[in-house]
Amino acid sequence: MKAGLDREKIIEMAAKMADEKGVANVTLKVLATELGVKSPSLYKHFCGGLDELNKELMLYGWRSLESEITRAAIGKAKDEALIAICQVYRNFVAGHKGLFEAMQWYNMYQSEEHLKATEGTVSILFQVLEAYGLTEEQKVHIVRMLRGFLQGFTTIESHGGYGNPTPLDDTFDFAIKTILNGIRDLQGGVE
Amino acid sequence: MKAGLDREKIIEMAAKMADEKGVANVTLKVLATELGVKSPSLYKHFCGGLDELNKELMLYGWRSLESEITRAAIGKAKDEALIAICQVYRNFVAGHKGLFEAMQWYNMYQSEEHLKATEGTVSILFQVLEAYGLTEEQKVHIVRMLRGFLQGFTTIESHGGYGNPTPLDDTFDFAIKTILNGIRDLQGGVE
DNA sequence: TACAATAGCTAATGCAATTAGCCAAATATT
DNA sequence: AATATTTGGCTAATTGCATTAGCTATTGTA
Repeated sequence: MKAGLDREKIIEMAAKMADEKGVANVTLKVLATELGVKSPSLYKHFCGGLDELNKELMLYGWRSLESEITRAAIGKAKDEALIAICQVYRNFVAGHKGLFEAMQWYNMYQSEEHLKATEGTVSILFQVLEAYGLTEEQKVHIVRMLRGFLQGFTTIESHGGYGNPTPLDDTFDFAIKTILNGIRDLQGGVE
Repeated sequence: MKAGLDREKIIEMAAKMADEKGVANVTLKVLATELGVKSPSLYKHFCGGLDELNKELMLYGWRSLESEITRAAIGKAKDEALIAICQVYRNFVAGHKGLFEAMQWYNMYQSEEHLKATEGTVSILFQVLEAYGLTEEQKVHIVRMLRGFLQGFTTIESHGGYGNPTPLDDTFDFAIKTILNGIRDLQGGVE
């Protein structure tokens, strides 16, 4: 009885390992070794085993992202806030490839946990959108489009899926600007 | 010597199973059973084992999508072509959740295979964009934005990650329209 | 018909997850 | 402080799948 582990420490180590070697390579064995313990011992903290660990890793990731996004949005509004949020999202993924992989596993755990995980992040987006005077439905569209783009772009980027030499920063700026224009069009009452 | 298997048949069965039970549940054991064979026999077709099968599954998926997209774009140009492509992409993912999961594993197999996989689909997009009279760089931005959005949106959608009751069709239309507007702005020479 | 390659099989190995059951340290109770 | 209890870790044993080794029958060909 020495190691003094708790769920938090284990998850943090798992996240670190995921970022270093990919979430698929986070085995209980290696994780335990890294923590100076034998793998069966981890079941004392995660009775659900690897599955539960992965689920917690996912939730931990979304919590972290939410917290970074919240901080970034403080004192900003409208376009400035949205741009800041997008950049934080992108940087987060760049800095946490493995953890972000785990975050996407929120498909494995249907419905409940699932929606709860992204809830926080989504609600921040909604709050920021308040300032634009859009209808509820319009806000939903924007949030969904942003989420879709951010998730897809960062996933492809972090896996080196964009081959062209054109700077990705420029594309990211362009895409955000395009979406912001979409918001403006909605405000203008077009259609 | 009875089953008369070949790589194609195996991959097709694997794709079918992936769509039914998730790609993570496509084990060599079950796949073999389904094909009326014992699992070691599969190594006669895929000496690289499960890894190679998954890689081929990914390539197979991208080939299939490319072929559907190509068909959909025939006889169409500009907005009409782009809209058709987006819809096919979305429907493809909806109808092939498991296969699409496998397609995303193109991160596992860095660089070479990687870019080759999506190459076809990407080049179709570029071709369609020819008609708009954009610069190379502008086309790159559009293609990247489209890919990002499509991948993210369909992934989230197919995992039930969009909770709100607002129809997803509307969001999809909105997003595409927004991107098409982005193209128009580029044409207008705005910045 | 004899020969070579092929595609399948069974048996054996390896590795990681998981379970069962033991034990000592920490903590709580009196 | 002394005892009881919980807790967190350990070892040993089990399971399940991937993978490897080596055998065999079929196919197809010289």
